Amino acid sequence: MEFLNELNESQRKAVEYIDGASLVIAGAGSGKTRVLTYKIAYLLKKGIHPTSILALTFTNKAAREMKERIASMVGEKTARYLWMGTFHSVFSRILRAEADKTDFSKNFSIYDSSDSNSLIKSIIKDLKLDEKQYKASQVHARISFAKNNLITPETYRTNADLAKADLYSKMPRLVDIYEIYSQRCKQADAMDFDDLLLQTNLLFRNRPDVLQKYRDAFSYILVDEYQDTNFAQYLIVRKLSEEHQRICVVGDDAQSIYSFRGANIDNILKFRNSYTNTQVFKLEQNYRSTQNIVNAANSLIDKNSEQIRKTVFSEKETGKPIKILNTFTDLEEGVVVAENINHLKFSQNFSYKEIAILYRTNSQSRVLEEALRKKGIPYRIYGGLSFYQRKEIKDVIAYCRLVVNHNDEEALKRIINVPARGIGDTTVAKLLDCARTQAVSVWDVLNDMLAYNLQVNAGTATKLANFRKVISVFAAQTETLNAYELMLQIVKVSGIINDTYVDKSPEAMSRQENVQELLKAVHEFCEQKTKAGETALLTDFLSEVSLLTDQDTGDDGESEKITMMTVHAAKGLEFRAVFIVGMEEDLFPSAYSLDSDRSLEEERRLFYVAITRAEELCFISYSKTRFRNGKTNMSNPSRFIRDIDPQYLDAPSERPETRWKESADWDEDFEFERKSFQRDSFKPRPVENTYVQPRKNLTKVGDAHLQTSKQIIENKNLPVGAFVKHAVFGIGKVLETTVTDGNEKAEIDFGEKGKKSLLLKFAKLELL
DNA sequence: CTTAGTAGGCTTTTT
DNA sequence: GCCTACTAAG
Repeated sequence: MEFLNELNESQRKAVEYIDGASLVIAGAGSGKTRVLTYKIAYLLKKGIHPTSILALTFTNKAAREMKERIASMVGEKTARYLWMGTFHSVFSRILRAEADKTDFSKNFSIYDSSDSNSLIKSIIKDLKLDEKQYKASQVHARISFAKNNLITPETYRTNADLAKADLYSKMPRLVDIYEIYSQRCKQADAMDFDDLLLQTNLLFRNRPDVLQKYRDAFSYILVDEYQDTNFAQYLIVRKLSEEHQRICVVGDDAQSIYSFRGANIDNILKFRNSYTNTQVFKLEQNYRSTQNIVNAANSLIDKNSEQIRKTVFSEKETGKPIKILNTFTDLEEGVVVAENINHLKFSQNFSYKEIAILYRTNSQSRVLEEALRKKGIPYRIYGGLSFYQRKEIKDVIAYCRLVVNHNDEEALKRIINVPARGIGDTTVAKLLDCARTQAVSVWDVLNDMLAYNLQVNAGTATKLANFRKVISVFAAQTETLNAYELMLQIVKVSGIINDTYVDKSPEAMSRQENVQELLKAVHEFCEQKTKAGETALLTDFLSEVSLLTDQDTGDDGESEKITMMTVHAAKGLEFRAVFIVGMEEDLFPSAYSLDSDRSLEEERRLFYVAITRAEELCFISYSKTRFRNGKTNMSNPSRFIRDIDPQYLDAPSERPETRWKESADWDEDFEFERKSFQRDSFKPRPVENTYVQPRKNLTKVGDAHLQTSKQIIENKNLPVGAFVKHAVFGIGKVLETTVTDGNEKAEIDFGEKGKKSLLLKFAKLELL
């Protein structure tokens, strides 16, 4: 196995140890993924069948990339059969396969957090509790915490500590909400994210035969990012592996940054207690960063008390010290960062795609965007509102969910009046009430409004019946049409698109495009599945789509744009140059983390993650003032900057003009400065080199559309046979043009991407 | 029932 | 500053 020669001593030892439990502590940039992939390849070469290897990751992206790398080593035919994916996707698959042994059907819906929150909100209303006292998101966090720790409503009720905590946080009836929430989820045949782990645990607990089946099936188990596992995940892994002990977990306690999601750093710190005879392997050589960056990061993390001690070192060049940038305002911070980026680009031989700006909170991206745009620096923002969370996408998905699972109440509530069909809040409330009092689903009521004695007038009853009919017609086709064909039907017939056709606003155009994009994704999904000989029904698509995040839709990474994202999102990535912005008290570390040492240490680890993303250059910036939540606040440099050994820093003495002013005229000066920045921002932007990911505020996207629309074809007659270029589909040939309702439509052959029928006023075609 | 407009609330990170 | 939830008018 000559590929083992590509590993260093400790990596190779970690790969070759396959006889028992092992813990691989992998420092930042030490080739963690490499060990994991080589180990799987090693197992395969040793003759272990791919179907008996279970490899769990935290993102779909990580799973996909690892699978690709393994495929290149052992061949696609073998790699295809590996059980590799996120905890959530692997166990949702198992839960569907074993549905007859659970309280759910095999087509259960998956509630995302907004579905959960909306359900919780309605329960709080039903219980006539004060919505300010019981905030849905907080209640959800409590329920999520309980589920992650495998506390069911019944056990919750018997737990005095929890009762005390709830009383203390003024939510004594939390357990009642939790109980009803669980019932309603069951009634709707829906699981939330946490259920996927909880229900798996319940299944394994209640059905030893099922547990045994999977114990036997998975003869080797590997877990990536083990420091981010929560109790539910820990227990699943443990149950599956405790018999044969062939388990390998990989992680870095110094990069544990997801405790807010229930991750428990003790899982990795105490792994050795759970598996006696654990072999520990430490990967300490960092291949990513210069010595300066590694040393600076080490000196920072050294300030944490809870950690597995290790000596991460680099044998790369010494490199440059971390440069500290300080400015007076957050706007200026953006400008300075932009200037430095251009310096790197034009005098230091950096390309934009090698540069990243990292921040603590998504809201910081706004000012930075503005500064970059002014300088004409192309960028791509990751995070924020993901594709699958956009309203129009969620609407289409909700239709699909309801078609597949009629009991999916959140989906039903979402679209029963989308587009407006005269079924208002009052009617919906009546429906819900009726369903609730008779302990049936809303769909049951719709099916027999008379039997359930639904009190609505004849007109409303007809509207409801029509709605039911529409969904039923779709449902009748779930087995005959594939996901794409059915979703196309749904989009066309339901009328979701119609109102956006009429509406010519930029927002509507953007929505239209997003739906097209979704259809395209489904189309690709179907082609892939069909090629692999698997079914491509709507249920198949839905079971995957609910677990996708925008990280997975994220494109090439090849385009010449700088990357902007939160530090959390940057974990696992690397860039030649990294700018960490907003290093100020109350922002980074976040004000929320200050009440406990544990959470403060997590913030420090987060900063550690940020620094260790950098290969060559790292910049840290902070500002004296920052505009936040509609107000300007003064801020002090983050304590974490002082945690870094100054010998690795290049910190200039403060520029006089940015020094904190305490005189009475400070406010005026400040206002002046802000306005002067804002005035500039209204200049036209170089749209062609900036890509703005559609986000919460769609007006910016709209602007971009308006400006690009000059060079594209609008409602003009397009010659048949002409060649055109589309932003997504590429170059195509016009086959036919038609006019419907005054809108010109063209049938265009995009070769490999297939034939598409596009509305010219939306398609942004460029005539070639 | 729908829409538009406004007041009030809230703002960490996300599989 | 943004989003939501409520209110008033069509």
